[in-house]
Amino acid sequence: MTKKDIIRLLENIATYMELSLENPFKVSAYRKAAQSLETDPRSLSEIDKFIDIKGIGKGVNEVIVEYVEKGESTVFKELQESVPAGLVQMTKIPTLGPKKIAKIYKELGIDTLEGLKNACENEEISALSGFGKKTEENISKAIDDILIRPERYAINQILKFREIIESHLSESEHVERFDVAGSARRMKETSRDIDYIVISKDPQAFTEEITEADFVKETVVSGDKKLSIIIEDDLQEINVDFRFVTEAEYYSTLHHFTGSKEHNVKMRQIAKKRDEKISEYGVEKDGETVTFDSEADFYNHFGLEYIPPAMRETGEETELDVGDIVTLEDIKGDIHMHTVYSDGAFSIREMVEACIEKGYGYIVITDHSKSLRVANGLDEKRLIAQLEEIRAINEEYDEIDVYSGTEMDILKDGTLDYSDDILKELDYVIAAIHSSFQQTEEEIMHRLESACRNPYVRHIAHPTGRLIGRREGYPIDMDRLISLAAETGTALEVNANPMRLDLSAEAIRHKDVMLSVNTDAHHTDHLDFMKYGVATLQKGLIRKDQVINTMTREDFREFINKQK
DNA sequence: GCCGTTTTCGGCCCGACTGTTTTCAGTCG
Repeated sequence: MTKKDIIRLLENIATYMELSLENPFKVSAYRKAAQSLETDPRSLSEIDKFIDIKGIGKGVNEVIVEYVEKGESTVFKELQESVPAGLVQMTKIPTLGPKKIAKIYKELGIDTLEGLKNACENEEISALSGFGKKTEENISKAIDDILIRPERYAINQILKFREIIESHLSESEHVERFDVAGSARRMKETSRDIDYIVISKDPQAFTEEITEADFVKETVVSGDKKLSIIIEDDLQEINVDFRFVTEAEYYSTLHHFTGSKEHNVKMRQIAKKRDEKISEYGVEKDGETVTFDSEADFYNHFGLEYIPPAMRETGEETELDVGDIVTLEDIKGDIHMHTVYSDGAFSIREMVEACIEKGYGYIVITDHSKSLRVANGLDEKRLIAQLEEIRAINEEYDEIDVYSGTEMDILKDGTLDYSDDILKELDYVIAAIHSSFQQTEEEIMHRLESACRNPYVRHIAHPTGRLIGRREGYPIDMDRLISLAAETGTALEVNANPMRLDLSAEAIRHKDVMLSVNTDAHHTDHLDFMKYGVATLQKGLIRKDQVINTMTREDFREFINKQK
């Protein structure tokens, strides 16, 4: 059992209680308790008394203790007996909350999505008091949608949707200014929808214009202050919301709709203690509404430093020294990238020049090793030839240090793809798993341990092998890997490619481990991925001094020349 | 169910919008 299991139990209890029409504050007490556990830096084995955690009192503590000891929960079991699981499915239908679901269940005995769909077609829903034709249509349509549509989209897909919308917004004469908000702005791994804050002199004209665009499938809500549409790209579709605001409100609204919910709740509690009230229109004090010229001003108003969007997740970020947390400006080099030698699209020189553009002081060229044939991995002879070319190119540039490295395969049996005799010639060695993902956790951990213990391996690339929304990655004992990394002086990578973000923010949060954040670029355009990697570090509340590539050019040189 | 520099009861973040009503409940972000 892990902490995650307990968190899931508490969240399930909250959902089931909500559907039993329990006191909403009791429901939210369970959600808060789950959140407190999540935010607590300790692992399950390190927590001896749950009741000492803020947000966990007598009641929730009993539930947790029983669950930890017996592996089951009486409270949850009883809820499951009284609340059909199908009702939980119904909570996914927008506009259907616990009250309406309970009513449908109580009065019509409907407890499945299919049953609900039938009832809509038979006009049984609109016959209920408080429900009308419109509600019935909406429910019916929403059921069709949830059956075909994923609940959340991976950040990679979100970026594609954003390009469509943002190129329209940039060109529209009715848009003075806009910013993306919501989880997309916070660069979450996945998002349910996309939000924009827009200043427009004529929201109605903007609405007419965009709803005519061919990528718009449907208009959901259309008012003076808000527009909600569904857009489509290939076969995928997603909700996009626009909030129309005045210049003065802009940053308050941007902050409000950037969230997260938990962050906003925390900010409002801070405001309340000062007899102030935060809304999307500003901060109300003594009946007057204060507005701001930037989000930094907003935070400063409350005596806080600017908190970057990516960090605004649990609320905990309002309580720590944000200045210690890594930012994009702190990143001085990219130490994992590919060239035409293996499966990259550009030459060493082209990668070097693109990195100079980025202002980096150093980079490491890390092409694939010989066993990764699909990626045209380098055998020893080509590797040495590349090393010589890198040395020569490095001589030509004063503004950047170019190091020779490799992204070497950790083979199935735990041996490494190059011998130590070869590795010692290189400046920087990365090891990674690219094969046999179906092995057991023990076999995978044996491979990772063997790489960590090699004296030349500096870091482990994309340690779990996951692809967001596409594959889980191989089985791994994260606590063990982190302690191995610490013991052997090996860094773990946060791969900045938005399909990977591996390690995840969740995996690194509150962990005292050395990390390395890299784009793994196979194209010069991929060098821009760094911001997603940094966002992941920020969500993990990672300090600058935990990240190898925040080192200055000189420190990195010294680091390279030093034995591991 | 949780919490307390307003401390053992009473409040728990706040406001907008929709669809249903005829003044508002429910839902959402």
